[in-house]
Amino acid sequence: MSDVTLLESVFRLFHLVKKELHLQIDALGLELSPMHIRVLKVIASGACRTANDVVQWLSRDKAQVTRLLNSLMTQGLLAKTPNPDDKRSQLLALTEAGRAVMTQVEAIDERVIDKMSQDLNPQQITQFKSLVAAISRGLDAGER
Amino acid sequence: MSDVTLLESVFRLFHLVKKELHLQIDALGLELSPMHIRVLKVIASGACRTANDVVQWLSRDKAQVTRLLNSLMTQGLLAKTPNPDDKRSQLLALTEAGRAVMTQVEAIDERVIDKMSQDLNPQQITQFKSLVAAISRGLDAGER
DNA sequence: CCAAGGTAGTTGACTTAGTCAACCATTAGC
DNA sequence: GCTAATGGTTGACTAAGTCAACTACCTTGG
Repeated sequence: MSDVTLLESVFRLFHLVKKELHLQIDALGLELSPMHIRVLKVIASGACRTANDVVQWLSRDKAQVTRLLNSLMTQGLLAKTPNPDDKRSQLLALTEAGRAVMTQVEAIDERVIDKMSQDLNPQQITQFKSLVAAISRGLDAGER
Repeated sequence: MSDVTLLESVFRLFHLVKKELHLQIDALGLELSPMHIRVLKVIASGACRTANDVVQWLSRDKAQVTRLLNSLMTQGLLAKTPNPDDKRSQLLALTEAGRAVMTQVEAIDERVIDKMSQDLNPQQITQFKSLVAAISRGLDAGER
């Protein structure tokens, strides 16, 4: 466990985070995966109004996003309405049920984040985020 | 992009890391996935002598490990020999080809890690690792 | 104004990652 | 020496992600 590379740290961390997320999700009995939750969140927050927004925001493949949105729709959490600005596209909005689920999702998020940060002070949290941002910058450089 | 939770940062970071890893892997034309590489590494390092060691070390399901090891064997990179201490178990060792691939794997790792750390000074790298450790501690607490 | 190229979204087929349960063979503990 | 635990394998499954092909629409340059 002692000397682990940057790469290994990230793998281990992500695995723990996903596990914790799963725990909290089925503690509340939700039928959602982590990605479904992320999609709900970006729509609820107003950051994404169309499927393409979600694709951009989460940097995911549009095929994947289509399927995530469809399963949220068949679960009755999401509705698509025609986009007046572009007939190829539809506007996304949470249904009443979707908004209800969001309050549970917020509880899950809060618990996971609390657990992640319980050994950190606020300054360390900021520090962590800015280190992540710096690493991401490094990884982005030279692409595209 | 501005205010992102701890949770979101981790998701985004992991996604970037995996993408970079894929890029480097098929830049070298290797037929390996990130998990195969991690398994090769822990065996090459001497940290894991049996399948069960790998299970413990990487915190992965034993079914998954069995399959990873098998595909490394059919690729001729890994050999199993009977474990004299336990007839249920086999000792893992890289073949000649496996050791050859490891030198390429090391190159990949180095490139990815270099890219991740190009905007960081050595102190920040240490800092990041210790923050990851602290977060992991928080997530582990209360389990088991 | 209209053809050509680009964009939004969908679908099919696929790979990788991970999980759960059942099962064998062996080993360890009383 | 029987029972319970352990190491490993297999089957069946879900989640996550990728690539290519395709439809329908939008945009632009001649």
